[in-house]
Amino acid sequence: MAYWLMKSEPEVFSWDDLVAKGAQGEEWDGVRNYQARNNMRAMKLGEKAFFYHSRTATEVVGICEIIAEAHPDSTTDDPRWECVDVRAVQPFPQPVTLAMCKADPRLADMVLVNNTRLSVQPVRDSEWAVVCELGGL
DNA sequence: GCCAACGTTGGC
DNA sequence: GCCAACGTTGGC
Repeated sequence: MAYWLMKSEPEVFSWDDLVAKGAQGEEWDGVRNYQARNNMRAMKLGEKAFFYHSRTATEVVGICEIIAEAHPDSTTDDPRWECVDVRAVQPFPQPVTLAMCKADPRLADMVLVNNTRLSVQPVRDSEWAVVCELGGL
């Protein structure tokens, strides 16, 4: 079971927007980056991902679940781009900010800290546990 | 809003 | 295949 982290600008699509979609979830479309796409292709049904607010909030706000594996992105005719569907599972009692991640030596190798521009990224098991702890879960 | 980092494109 | 130009992302 792999863990992931997915970024979204809250002005475009926020955690609250995903929560509002309920059990049907939402397509994680719009990714136009090969690395990010490859990560989505590797996602399996039922795997969990952190939902991260980029740019204005820069914090992990909740946990979502993969409810559909990679399929063509409905927002483009370009067959290169695929996306998965996700639904909100659980918000963090306390959001985990980027600053908190940078400050914790256990997260020094986290992709979020080292490759800021990758919007869909893998999270190691140990990192998943640390972020959950920091978030009060 | 600015700018650095990174990815992609296209001319050669 | 190289590399300059350009576009986009995301932290600040």
